[in-house]
Amino acid sequence: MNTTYFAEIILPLSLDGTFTYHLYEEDLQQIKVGQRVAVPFGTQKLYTGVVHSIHQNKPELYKTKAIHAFLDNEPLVTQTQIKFWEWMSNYYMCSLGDVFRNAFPSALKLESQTFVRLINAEFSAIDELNDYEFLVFEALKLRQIISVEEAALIVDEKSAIPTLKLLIDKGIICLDEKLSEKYTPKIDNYVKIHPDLKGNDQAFIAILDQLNKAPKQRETLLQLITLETQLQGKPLKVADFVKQGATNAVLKSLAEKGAVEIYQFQTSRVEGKEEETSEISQLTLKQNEALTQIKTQFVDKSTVLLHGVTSSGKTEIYLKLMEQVIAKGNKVLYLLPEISVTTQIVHRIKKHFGDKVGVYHSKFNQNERVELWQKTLNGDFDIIIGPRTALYLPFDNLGMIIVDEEHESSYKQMDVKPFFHARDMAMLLGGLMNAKVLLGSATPSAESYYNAINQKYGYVELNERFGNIKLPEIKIVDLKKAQKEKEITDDISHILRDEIVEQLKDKKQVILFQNRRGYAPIMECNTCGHTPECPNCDVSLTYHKFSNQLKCHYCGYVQAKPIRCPSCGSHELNTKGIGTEQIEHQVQAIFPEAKVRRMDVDAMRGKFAYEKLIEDFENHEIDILIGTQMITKGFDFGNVNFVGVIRADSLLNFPDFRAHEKAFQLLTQVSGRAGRRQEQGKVLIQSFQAEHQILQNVTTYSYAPTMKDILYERKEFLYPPFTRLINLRFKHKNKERLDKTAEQLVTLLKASFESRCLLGPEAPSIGRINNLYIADVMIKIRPNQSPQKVKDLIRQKIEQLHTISAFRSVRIDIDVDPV
DNA sequence: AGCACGCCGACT
DNA sequence: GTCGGCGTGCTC
Repeated sequence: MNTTYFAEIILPLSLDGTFTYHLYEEDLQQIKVGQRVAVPFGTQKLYTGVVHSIHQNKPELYKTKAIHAFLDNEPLVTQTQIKFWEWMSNYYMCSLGDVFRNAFPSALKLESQTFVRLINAEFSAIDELNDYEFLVFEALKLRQIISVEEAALIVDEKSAIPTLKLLIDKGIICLDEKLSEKYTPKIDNYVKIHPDLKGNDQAFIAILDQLNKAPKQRETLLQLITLETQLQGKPLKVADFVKQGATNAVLKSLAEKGAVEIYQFQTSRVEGKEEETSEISQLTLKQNEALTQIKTQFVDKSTVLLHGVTSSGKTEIYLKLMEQVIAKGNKVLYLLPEISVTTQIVHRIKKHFGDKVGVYHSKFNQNERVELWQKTLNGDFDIIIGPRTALYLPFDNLGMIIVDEEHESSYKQMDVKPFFHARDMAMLLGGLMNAKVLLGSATPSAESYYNAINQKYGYVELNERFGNIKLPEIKIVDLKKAQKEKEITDDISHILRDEIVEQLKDKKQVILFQNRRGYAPIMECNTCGHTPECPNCDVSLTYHKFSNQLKCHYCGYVQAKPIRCPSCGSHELNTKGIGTEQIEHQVQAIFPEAKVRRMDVDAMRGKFAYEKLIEDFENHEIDILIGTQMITKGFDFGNVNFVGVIRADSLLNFPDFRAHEKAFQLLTQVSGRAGRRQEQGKVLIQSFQAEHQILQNVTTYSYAPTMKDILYERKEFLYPPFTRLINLRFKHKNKERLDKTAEQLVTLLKASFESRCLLGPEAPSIGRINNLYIADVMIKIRPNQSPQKVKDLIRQKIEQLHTISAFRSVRIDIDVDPV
């Protein structure tokens, strides 16, 4: 075989670089960069890869294999994406394969262990199938489900993937997936006076006469008329009417007589409230000014930071900008923090731009992801809305990327490689595609703010709330004082309690914020002080009252709550600290009549839990909502005038250089949930450190002074934005080997860094997770050093470390720009 | 990341 | 006597 052409293929492996396969002459006809291919790898495996490049440099060190099959006629990945992936793998110090695996929908990656399922057993046009397809089809009729691997035994290895692909295209089989969850929209019964009677006095009197012998029905009908007048056209739920004295039986009779109409109404989260129109509402003077400034700044800056107080109407500005970008024939990517993607904002945008809007979110199943990928590739969408992973879609012609709530730490991917920050990658992608990037936040991150005031980004402020509503009045409740004066029940001070009473009296809904889920963080034995810990991780177990269990929030370990102390046998086990679950119980005890609900990861399991909660809240089926951080993201309701923070202390005492920044942002964002539509809202923050500077700054909305302090400290202690950080996280099940390895790498790196720029190795606050010990080494890159050179150096030193086999088994995760 | 190969302990 | 633990090395 004398082939002269070769292809570099990207494979979903955690190995550096691409892999070379040789091409046959006939391959050259169809191969295209960005196309999917099936290639053999190792002794057994078949992988789906993507063509990276084509060349004629024959590798000398190893023998190349041939490509088994081309899976597409046209590329599924654009050249820009490949460039983007390469950038990411270089910047975040992971393999190209890591990026590929994370970026590419797994449904498009047919692999040996993938299963396919027969979906059209009735398929009868047998003669349209080739021999291989027929064989697999027959096998599936017997078995229903087979793996790609098994298919390879039925046909031959090389033909398995192409055959399955053809069958998928014909709609005969599909990739096996658990039945996709179905969301059943909430349907409520509503009642109204029958339309025929409206404005028809004669008919109405006739009905009333008819009801003379049925006083109950007559009474109910008259009551309904009164209620309808009061409600001014708002629909009335049967359930609500029954609460006010009507009965279902009576209503049923009335409906049969044609006096009232009972109708179903899908309480939709899609169709918003009456004030929403399909036109983008006229911008206020301030908004218009901001819009003009943004456009001016974009002339010579590629990134602009829009700093607008909560509820200042940033969304309207986004909408206008989107409209203008689209008018020029470009596309818009709108990034949001994870949870917000499902909320009202999406519906608002859809209202204006209809089906030209694509929504991506992480709870989508694989088929939905593939569909979105393909539609994006076709250019079907003008706007894509999604969380950080939406950056991976195959865009073309992107004109603008909006990163809303830019300060949100959920933009940083922490669980799988690459550990990228969506805000930073948005700017990179923007650069590759010549798109402008708009960062929006009410509380910009220190990094972005610093770049803005130093003219690296444009900076536009919007410091007036929409409709000129005043910012909520924020007050601190001193818990020390409250405890001394016994003005507190459990964790709810009487000031807070009284405020909630007032709000409920006014039929307002209340949001309470507690930064911790679970019932109580830890259990402690009163006799010996023992605290139950996770057997796999170095953390105390969290008590969950609902399930009466102790849980580890890190590895998921669960055990029943012990009756006696496992250490001394005492029965006096007590709980220490507070979580959302406990607050829920306390609040319910104080307000037995109120409808109390909880919003945290435990309560938000399931695909539509969040939507359901929003619906219930909107329909006033919740009086008091207790939530973690989640409630700060895109939770925008008119009927909330008051927000309470149960305990700010845990936020202030985080052992992290970002603690103050995060605390300020979170408290400001939480406060922003109050009084968004009409009147000025109120906020009460309970804390044992009432005098704390950050709390004081929150009450006065002193963003700039807070940032000044924070930036001063960052500069003093060499933290971003004055340095760039790289964290090396070592993991191993043997602590000694772990420590030795980490020490050794530090020794190798020492010569290249000042001592205050090379920290560790140090055990993080949780020193063991899932039976792996952890050690961190932090590197600070000063502005006079080239980050690229530092990264090369780290890579080289790790390679050097790995020449000694004892060090090789210690896993090293590199986190660039950790948060 | 997978996977094969190879070398040591506890089981039919 | 084997099964299977995971340490080590290789994959275009």
